[in-house]
Amino acid sequence: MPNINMKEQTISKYLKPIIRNYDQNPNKWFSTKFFAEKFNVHPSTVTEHFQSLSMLGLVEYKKYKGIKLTPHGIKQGQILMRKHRILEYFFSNELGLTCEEACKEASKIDIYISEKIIDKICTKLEHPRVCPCGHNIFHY
Amino acid sequence: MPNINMKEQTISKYLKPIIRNYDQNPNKWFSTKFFAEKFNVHPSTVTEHFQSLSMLGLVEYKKYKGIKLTPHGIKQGQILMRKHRILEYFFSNELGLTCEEACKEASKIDIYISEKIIDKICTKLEHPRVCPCGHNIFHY
DNA sequence: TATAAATTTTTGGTCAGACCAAAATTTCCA
DNA sequence: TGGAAATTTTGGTCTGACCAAAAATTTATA
Repeated sequence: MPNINMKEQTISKYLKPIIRNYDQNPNKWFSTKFFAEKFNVHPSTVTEHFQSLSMLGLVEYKKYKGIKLTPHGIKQGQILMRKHRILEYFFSNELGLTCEEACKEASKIDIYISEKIIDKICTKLEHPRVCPCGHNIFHY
Repeated sequence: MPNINMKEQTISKYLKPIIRNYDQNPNKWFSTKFFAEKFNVHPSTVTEHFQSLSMLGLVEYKKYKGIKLTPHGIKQGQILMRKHRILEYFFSNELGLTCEEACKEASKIDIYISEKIIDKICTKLEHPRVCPCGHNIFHY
């Protein structure tokens, strides 16, 4: 049964892959199967999460079709992805990690770090425009 | 019943207050009551956690007396506290946060960030010896 | 275009791990 | 040394992620 109390970790797991290439494909619907395979869980689990994400106003959910970010979901996804990419930039350009390492390390903390810290780092690094792997970094 | 599978978050909750002033008081025993009041949970919950921490080899647990860190617990605590203080230093000295803010922000990510990143930041900051609140930063 | 295959949803569960409450035990100290 | 305070034991609850089978829907194909 769908639960309004999803963990931040679980929410982010869904938001990230959707927002990652959002620029390229803003109108794509994501299927149950897609996430079930990606996360190696049963489809019924994904359906539940879809319903929860929808109740949180983060996605539009159409039965048998899948999910798509709402404006609120886009916003939350962008905030998250910005954190991730600023961290990636910092880890690779300032601390000397490889792209891949930087991404892995960023993933460990991006959902926990505050926007305030990210903004300060961003300013200190003079507002980089792309992360080391070449993806855009959003600036509001 | 005690559970060997404690969450990292729960472990850290106990390790932190003990290691925080470890230098001043290395032989102190910490009581059930102390943590029950600190975390606002029932004493029976704390007893359970004491047993779990003990099974993990992080503390010595004496019934009706309390807990005390083992060498392994000290090591883990120091690793955690080093992460915390390096982050505090970075947030206050490089990003301009107040001591208090720096501590709060560090607490959000210190248990998730890797030692590798902390070591890199530490090198970049030229191995600071004390955090902004004046506590020692361990170097191994 | 009917029907078989693939996908998704519904329903009714399990399980981990933090937590609680009452009763039993132990310790402390007046 | 006996009662109060602290702790432990025992037997629970609850949340949130997850599963499995059956029902419903969509898609593909003959």
